[in-house]
Amino acid sequence: MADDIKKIHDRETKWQQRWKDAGVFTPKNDGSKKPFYMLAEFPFPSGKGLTGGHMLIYSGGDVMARFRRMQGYDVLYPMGFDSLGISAEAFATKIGKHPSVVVKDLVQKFTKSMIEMGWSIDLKSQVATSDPEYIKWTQWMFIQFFKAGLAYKSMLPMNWCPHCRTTLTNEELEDGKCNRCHGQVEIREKMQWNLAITKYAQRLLDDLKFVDYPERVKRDQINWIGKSTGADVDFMVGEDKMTVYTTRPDTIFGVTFCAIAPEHKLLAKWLDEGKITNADEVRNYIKESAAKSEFDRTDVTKEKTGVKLGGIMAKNPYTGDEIPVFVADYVLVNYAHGTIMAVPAHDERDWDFAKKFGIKIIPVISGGEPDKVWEGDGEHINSGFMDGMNKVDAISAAIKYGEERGFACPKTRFRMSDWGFSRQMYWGEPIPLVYCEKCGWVPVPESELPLMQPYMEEYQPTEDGESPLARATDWVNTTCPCCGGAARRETDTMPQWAGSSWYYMRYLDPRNDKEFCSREQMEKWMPVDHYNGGNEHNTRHLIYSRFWHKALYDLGFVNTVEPYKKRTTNGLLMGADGKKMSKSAGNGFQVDEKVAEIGADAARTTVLSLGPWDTNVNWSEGALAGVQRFLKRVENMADNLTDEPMAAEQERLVHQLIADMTERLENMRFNTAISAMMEFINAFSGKMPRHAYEVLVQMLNPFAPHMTEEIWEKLGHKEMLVFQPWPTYDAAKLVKADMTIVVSVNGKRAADFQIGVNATNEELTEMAKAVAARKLEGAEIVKTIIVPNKLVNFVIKK
RNA sequence: GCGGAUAUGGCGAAACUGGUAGACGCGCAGCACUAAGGAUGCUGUGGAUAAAAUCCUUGGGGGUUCGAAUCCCCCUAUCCGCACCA
Repeated sequence: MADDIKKIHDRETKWQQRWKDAGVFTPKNDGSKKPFYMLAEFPFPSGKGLTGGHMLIYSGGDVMARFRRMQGYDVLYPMGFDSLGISAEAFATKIGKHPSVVVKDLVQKFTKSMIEMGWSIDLKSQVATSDPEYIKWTQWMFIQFFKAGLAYKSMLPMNWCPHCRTTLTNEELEDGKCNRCHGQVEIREKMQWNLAITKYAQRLLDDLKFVDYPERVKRDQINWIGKSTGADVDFMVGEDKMTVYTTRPDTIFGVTFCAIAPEHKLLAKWLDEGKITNADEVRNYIKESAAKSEFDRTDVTKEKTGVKLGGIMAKNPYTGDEIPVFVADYVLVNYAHGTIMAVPAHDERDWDFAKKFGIKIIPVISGGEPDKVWEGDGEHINSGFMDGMNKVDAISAAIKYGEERGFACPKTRFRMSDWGFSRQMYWGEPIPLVYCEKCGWVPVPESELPLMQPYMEEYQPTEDGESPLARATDWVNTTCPCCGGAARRETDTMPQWAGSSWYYMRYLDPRNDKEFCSREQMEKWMPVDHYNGGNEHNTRHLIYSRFWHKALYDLGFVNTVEPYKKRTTNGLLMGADGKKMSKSAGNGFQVDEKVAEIGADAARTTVLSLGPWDTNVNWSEGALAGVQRFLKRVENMADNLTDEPMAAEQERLVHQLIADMTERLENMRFNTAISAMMEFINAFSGKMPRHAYEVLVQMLNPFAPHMTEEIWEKLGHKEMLVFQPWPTYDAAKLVKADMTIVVSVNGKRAADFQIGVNATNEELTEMAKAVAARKLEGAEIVKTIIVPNKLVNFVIKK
């Protein structure tokens, strides 16, 4: 065995060297072949090295890249590193080295593993988001967005983890706690940069029709964007106008109270003006909700709380009714107006609240059960001009009525909010802006890009949550590019999502120092033909990068509306125990270890054989054993070939294999593709015809490229297998001479028989009757159903 | 709570538009070759029966159909999203 693995390693190194020498993975880019851009989400370097999960996704991507290459495309399969951000910084802190040094080491280490896996990556296109030349263009793009009015600063709550001393986005929270240390998170308010992604919300929705994404991905995006339509309605509270947003203006006659968020400005105003008679109680409630964590506030399983505002009544503009107003923390201050009109009869949350506080409930839609909330549609009642209408008609009637009288207007809203773009972290792109008392926020001149972080030995965040860059006073204090006066640099850095929003274009022109990517390269390669990644990126990364691309498009910097033509998603590679791979569980592995143990070909093939591409699969030593046996058998067959002409059935098997493999790879069904090859060799006993064998070797090449190259060379071929054209099949040759026809009686299988493929229906029926005679005895055949090439079914009556 | 997905042998899984359920692989059993094998090859392997014949079998229950793993309805379990968005 030790000899075997040494032989495998030598062979793999040999071919990796040959591929490198011949530069076969760098696209020709000369127009002689049609380009195909195969993209896999790039890794972020961390101390763990390439893991089992990487092995799965990049092997899958590589099979596709190699498949397309053999199909005659000029393939680009690039790889880079998402090397800014928390994972690199955390690892650097852990081992006590500077992130810039750590990233260099990790890139080398990762690249070595990638080569050892035999992935057909174009190393010439490699980029890392932390490269100064890369940061330059990320910052340049930010400046373009800033100039276009897409970047602005506002007060934003930030989640602050006191233990990790870092800010966290809501997405980085798990159950309301820090996803790294699982400690309690505090909320702090800070002026932070935003990108106006909501301006693109409608287009991000609409343009989904142009892209080939799985339904699930589209659904996730649609939900994330969260479009709703309805109306703003003005309720008067004394002299003050309190606007509420509702998707159900048709239920306005059923409004029996309003509620306002504890942080709402109007509430503070009423308190200041002394209008609230139970001010102490209300103040107390506001204080209590402020003390609650975001997670507790939004925990739907908890009972709703609130306090009625004494002395405050709101007037329903449709009915003139005076209704009570509550402060309640289930109303979110940052959505719509931070106020709601409540219709307990037809909204479950309002129902619960009304029941708890003994508020009146007025049904305005018929169809519900007594003493139960009714959220369905029905004829409107108790609703004045809307009586008798259904939901859809009543909604437009209500809006029209309110609009004519000036207290309502139609409104579309999105749940998605603008992209919080500030991080208080050292290892990110500094936001390239300078603040000048006279000129305001001014971009750093483009000639000064990249604006790098100053080298800091102590780059960890501080306890106050300020960006570490704020401590580099020499760096912070600068002059205004506009007026030359004293100015201060922005000390926040960009989120990790920034660099990953446009990396697919830098791969196309990685060393260009005039542009982030030449127009010529974009025209050739964009949009990305096939982008594979994880489901965890269905919303954030995929939406951010779609937005980024569209913004660049509007500014005239890119040539396509969408960055990715087709998206596929993969499942996760789990440990043999079915649990997520982790150090603590001891069920994971690193790529370099696995390659040392079993070699790249076996690793690649095994990991893709475990199950369907888009579901989670478990690593299995058993599957590995099966694959190793299979590969060994294929290799040994090379010594046992015949040049005798193939029998008709053998020829059919060859065509069938090509047909199956082509179809399965096209759909990334790697597990059944591997089965097809196993079945194929099982179908040959004794010597295998040379042609059949060569086809098999070609089909296996994307999975086990080293072994198959070796065999190919041994078979006497001078050209490398990488560029051999993918074999084609003749549909006419797929037809068997004989077919198996199943005979069933009343749908139950009774017998089967072989017959020539050209048999007529009459012949089939006769034969079927003969074969199933025993079952048909004494019965009347009511009906005969013939499914071509498959079965004959007799419906009988006894 | 809402939304989605999944449920098939001892295990991982196949089964295209309803048409031989369990391909392929693991495991297991037997045989062969061996001094020996955790190597290799061959054979068998959903369950019930000693076997043929037969019957049962795709989480559970109903239905549609000549025929259902597949379509429809109702449950149950697991996993994954979203989480009071008015």
